[in-house]
Amino acid sequence: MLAYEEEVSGYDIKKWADWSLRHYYWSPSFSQVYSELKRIENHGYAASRMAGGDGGRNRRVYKITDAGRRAVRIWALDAPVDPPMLKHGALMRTAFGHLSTPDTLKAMLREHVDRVEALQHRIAVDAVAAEAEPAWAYARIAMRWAERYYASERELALELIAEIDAADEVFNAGKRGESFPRPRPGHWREIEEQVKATEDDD
Amino acid sequence: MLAYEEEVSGYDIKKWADWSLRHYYWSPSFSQVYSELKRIENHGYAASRMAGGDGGRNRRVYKITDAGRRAVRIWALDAPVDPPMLKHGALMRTAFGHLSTPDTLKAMLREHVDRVEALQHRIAVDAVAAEAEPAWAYARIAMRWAERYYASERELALELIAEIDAADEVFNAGKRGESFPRPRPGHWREIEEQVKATEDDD
DNA sequence: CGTTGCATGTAAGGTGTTACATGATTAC
DNA sequence: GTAATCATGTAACACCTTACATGCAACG
Repeated sequence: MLAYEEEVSGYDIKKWADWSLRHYYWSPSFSQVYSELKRIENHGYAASRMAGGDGGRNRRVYKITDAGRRAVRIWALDAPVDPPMLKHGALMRTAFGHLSTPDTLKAMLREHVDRVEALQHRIAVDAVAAEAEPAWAYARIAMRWAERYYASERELALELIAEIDAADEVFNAGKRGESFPRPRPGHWREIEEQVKATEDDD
Repeated sequence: MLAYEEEVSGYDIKKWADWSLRHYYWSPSFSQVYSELKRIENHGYAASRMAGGDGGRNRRVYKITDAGRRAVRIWALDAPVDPPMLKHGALMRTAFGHLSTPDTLKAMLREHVDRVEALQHRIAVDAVAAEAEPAWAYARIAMRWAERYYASERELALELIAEIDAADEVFNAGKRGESFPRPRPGHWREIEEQVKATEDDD
């Protein structure tokens, strides 16, 4: 973020993250922002000064250094990209749906859909602000990605809701029958064998 | 997982998580599995015993207790669901695309697409094993969700790749013009005002 | 008889949060 | 004047990973 060359404060960075980064990565807490900025400065990647000493607020603003520019270049060009990581609480709850009831599950997923819709609406509005600035061209396509991502998330959740009742019937049919197969130790090997039999590539 | 009523070891749980949970939530490291199981036992939610003492391997298997069943019921029915959290490294890299080059970006995203395709293929194969067991009816719909999620992730990434060049042109056009608007302190307020002007609900 | 998989754990450290503490400025 | 926002930080702790350490069993 400092690589935008602007002098920014910790507060600015947190707001920037809330505005766009949180929709596809994460938004740090204030306390982390402030401690990371200190760490960055100790590494020599940024230099800070107090801005607006008289009249203005007590803001500590950071500016990127040459070493910081070199480091961020290496990050952008050479650093390995971690695979995306998704922690989807609503879906995990669904995966353990047999501990709950179909109605509770569907209500939970409908709430999830509402939240996603709110986020989708929010980023659609925020993305408008990014349209005007050529400097934010890349931030803009990321935000448009997030908008489409929310749309897809919403559709997938709606499909899931429609599948709950059928899953519950299958589950209960299994319980009624006297044999109720459960995960057994060693069944992983069986699955692995099935997988290897199906796979020729990889 | 213990609520499936089967006696399971830490190793079993890790393999179970690798098989399905990791596609929509996360898979813990072995070391965390073992320490969490101890914690769960100390809380009285599970009881362990050594299995296969003579002849077999030294396995510590855990079984859920009544207190554990009560706790997991409360979790399944009443515990608030955290909003899904997505950490998408490839997309963050794209959002800071002006620090890289269009070609580097596109190659990075193509690699991302390859990885997603591999995961999609993998869960499609694994989900087959869940078809047979009525007890896994809910796990199955979660895995099918994940399959569709990967399909959507792939399409979204492909669209992103197609948008890179246009974004780069906009970015460079901004640099050529003498005015290159950057994020300014205080511009968040302006955005908030725009947002409030557009919003009537929320 | 050596590689892979099964199986369990400890120690150290990184990442990130919540709670707490403080105080100035702006808007209504 | 009081509520919201701007603004910065410390302390404690939760969560999770990597590196390390160990040993047995099964497969070819």
